[in-house]
Amino acid sequence: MTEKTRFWLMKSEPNAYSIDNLKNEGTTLWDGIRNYQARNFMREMQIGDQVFFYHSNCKPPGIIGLMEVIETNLIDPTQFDRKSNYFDQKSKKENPRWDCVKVKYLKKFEELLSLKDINESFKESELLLIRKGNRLSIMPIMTNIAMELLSKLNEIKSSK
DNA sequence: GCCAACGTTGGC
DNA sequence: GCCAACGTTGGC
Repeated sequence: MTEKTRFWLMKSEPNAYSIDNLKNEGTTLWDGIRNYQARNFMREMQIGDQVFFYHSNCKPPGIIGLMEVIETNLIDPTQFDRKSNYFDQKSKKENPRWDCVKVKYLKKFEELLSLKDINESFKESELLLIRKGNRLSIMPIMTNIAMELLSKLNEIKSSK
């Protein structure tokens, strides 16, 4: 991890797909994204980018681990799968609408960096996009903010 | 292009 | 279950 490392945050509901699922599988295709803004962020991802894994819609929500982008610009297969929840009738094979990236597991944090912690620590920051009402499931994280998130995690860890 | 109605996300 | 903050759809 260097100063040039690029960071993102991706959300998943742990009862759908959790950090433990990723830990077991090692890698996964981050498919099923059906929001154009989130998709466009995924298109900007590069191999080697680091991604915070955020557990959403659970108690308590927060950042739970870290993963790394290992493949980019992959066609999301679920859009053509009639049995999938993510099937998209309007997407054509010759012009797929949705794509995704492949990520690998890096680590599960010993302590959760909860949304509460994040909101308290980054009250003043306009750069962190995790905010009440922000429903984006994929977002960029400025490098300096990512560093602060990681040091906040160490702070929490050492205070336990 | 406007906008009302509706759907979704996700914290609380 | 409530609701804020969006995004999407479709009539016009």
